[in-house]
Amino acid sequence: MSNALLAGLNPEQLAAVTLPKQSALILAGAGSGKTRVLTTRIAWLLQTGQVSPQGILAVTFTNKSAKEMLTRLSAMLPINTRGMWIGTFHGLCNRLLRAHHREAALPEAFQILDSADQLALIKRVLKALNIDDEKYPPKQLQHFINGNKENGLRANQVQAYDDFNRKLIELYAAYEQQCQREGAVDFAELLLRCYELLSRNEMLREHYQARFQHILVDEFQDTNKLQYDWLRLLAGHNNAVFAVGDDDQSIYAFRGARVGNMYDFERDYQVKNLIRLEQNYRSQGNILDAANALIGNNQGRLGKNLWTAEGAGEPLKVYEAFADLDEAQFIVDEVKQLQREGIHLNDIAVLYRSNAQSRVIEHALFSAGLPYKVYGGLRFFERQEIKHALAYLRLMANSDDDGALLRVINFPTRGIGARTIESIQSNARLSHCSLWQATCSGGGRSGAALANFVSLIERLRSETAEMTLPDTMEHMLDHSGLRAYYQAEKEGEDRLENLNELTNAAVNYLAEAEDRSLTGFLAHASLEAGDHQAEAGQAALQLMTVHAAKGLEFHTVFVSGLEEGLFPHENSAMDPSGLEEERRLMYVAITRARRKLYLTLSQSRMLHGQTRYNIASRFFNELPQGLLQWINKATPAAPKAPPAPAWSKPKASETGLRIGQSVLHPKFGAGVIIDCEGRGADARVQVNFGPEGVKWLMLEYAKLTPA
DNA sequence: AATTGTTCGATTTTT
DNA sequence: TCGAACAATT
Repeated sequence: MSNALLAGLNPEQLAAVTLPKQSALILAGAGSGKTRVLTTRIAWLLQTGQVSPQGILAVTFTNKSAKEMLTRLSAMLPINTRGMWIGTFHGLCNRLLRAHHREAALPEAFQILDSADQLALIKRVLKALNIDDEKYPPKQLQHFINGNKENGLRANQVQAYDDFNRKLIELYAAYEQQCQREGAVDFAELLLRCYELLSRNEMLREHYQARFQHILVDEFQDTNKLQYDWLRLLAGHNNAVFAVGDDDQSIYAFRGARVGNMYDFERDYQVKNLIRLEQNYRSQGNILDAANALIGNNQGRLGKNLWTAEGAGEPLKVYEAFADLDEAQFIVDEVKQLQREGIHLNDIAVLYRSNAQSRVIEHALFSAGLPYKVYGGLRFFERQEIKHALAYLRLMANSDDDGALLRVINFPTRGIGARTIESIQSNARLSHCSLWQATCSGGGRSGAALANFVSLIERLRSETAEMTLPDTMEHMLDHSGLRAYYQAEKEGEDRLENLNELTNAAVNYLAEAEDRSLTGFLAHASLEAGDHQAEAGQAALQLMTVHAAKGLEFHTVFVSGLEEGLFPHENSAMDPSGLEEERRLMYVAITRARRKLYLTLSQSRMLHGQTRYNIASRFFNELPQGLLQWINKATPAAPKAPPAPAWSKPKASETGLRIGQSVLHPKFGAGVIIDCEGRGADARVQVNFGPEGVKWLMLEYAKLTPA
């Protein structure tokens, strides 16, 4: 094979890249070179002249991977990537809807609501309808609406099975109406509106079907029903869908992702051969063996077995601490040692199941003076001051945007109080118009203040009409009073800094984007909320949830909090599919490590202000014991004896057992004592048996043995 | 209009 | 436990 593109591919990768035009399912294990296959496939199709750039549609879930694909592609081929449609589902739908906003019944400058904007709009709708938000929590309604949209269902298509449900449907409809009135589109709506546009408009559908000969999809296991149907629609009868994914890494079911789409795909697209990429270029053997063994406990997988040409490497190190503080201290000590061995801090990650676990670890790291970085905070475009600035721009672009108006009508304060705003809202409701229109015609006591606000916005709009985006930004910041506000603010330094950064963002946007309009920038701000906090700066230990770690890799990984109830999480461990997803999550965690993997747990842990005693995660039983090296066998008795007040419960210590003690029961297996009562013949203990539940046992009868 | 108090809730979150 | 979110103060 003389083709330079194909050099260095393994046989399976090569087969995938050079498949003839047909739909294919590529089962790509962790670290198997999936992105490389995807990009090389595109490059190969183009280079061999099988398709022109216009014929390519490549879909990803994140902007990050879309960008990476483009970067790699332009490194492989000297082509301009303009003609190709490479982007996220949402980005591509946005592009389509912008191009055909008329047919989609949307205003030209329709705004995109992010999750927070959506929630705020839902709250407004509830308030307007006088709905008790105790009975109908906005969050729940949001979940309901998004869930239905992701299943392709409009309010009038949802089955009502009880009164509560009927009300939710009614509210869904009211929300939709309000969105339409404001020219606002939420994330799920982008997809659904686009889907409906294509399915109803035969001309458009046929146009795009004829165009996109090759459709490539990344992270296919994360697609929801609507995305699956959207792809089907674009694929039509003639186009080839190249779906790449890993059913074992599906960890977003709670957001509507359906692993089952991978199995359906085989059937619906008559996939002839499923290609497995099982050679792993990331981790050493023991890590992969552990991952393979663990995931083998799941049912109904497509099935695959990761292997490596490298050696087995080190065993997995397991550390069982007495308390969460000790667990954190162990991590600190170990990280310091690793640092001495020359491992870069950036290349070490501490993973946990839930964010709450980070605090203890952060505290220990801070005390030890180890720099660390926690992923998952607010992102750039989600910050308060940025939202305010964007709201001015949104109002300039589309005055029907009630959400934007409410955000800035009295910020910075300009004497328009809550009463005035309420009266505007009720006027708008009565005359079925936007808040902006109601504000324009609003007289009364605050009439002058309102007129000032209206003319401020109108001035901003007309004065910036001919300006470039960055100039518009500066003009708005200076004349809206936003900049002055944060200059006067005591703690406004960072926020001012961010506002300046916003102008930079506009400059950068112009350099890259195709749609250079203000509306284009606003869409960009909603769709790409920015990096999670990219202060690259100095080397720092990486702290994040297992979810956030998907797609990343590190030399050394600590997976912490491996206890029943935490990981697998108690809310998921009940039903089998929930447990399988937890197991996949664990699989993702394990496969992040290249060389060293630590698994840590603690016998006791402070959670929601209470000390909890958990038993070891069942996942330990699913790993080959030969791969595990237990660094210690925790000797709990370290009497942290809390000074017992006179009224305290009888001490189980009379019986040789204490709270926190691990025990074995002939029927229920391993457990931890979490409470005790009575003494002598009446002595009872409460034991947490993890998956077997929590039970009260009479000491006299239960044959408990210390574990 | 900004400060202080009170309540409630608490997996995971690519867009 | 602790923080966000809302209400009730001054």
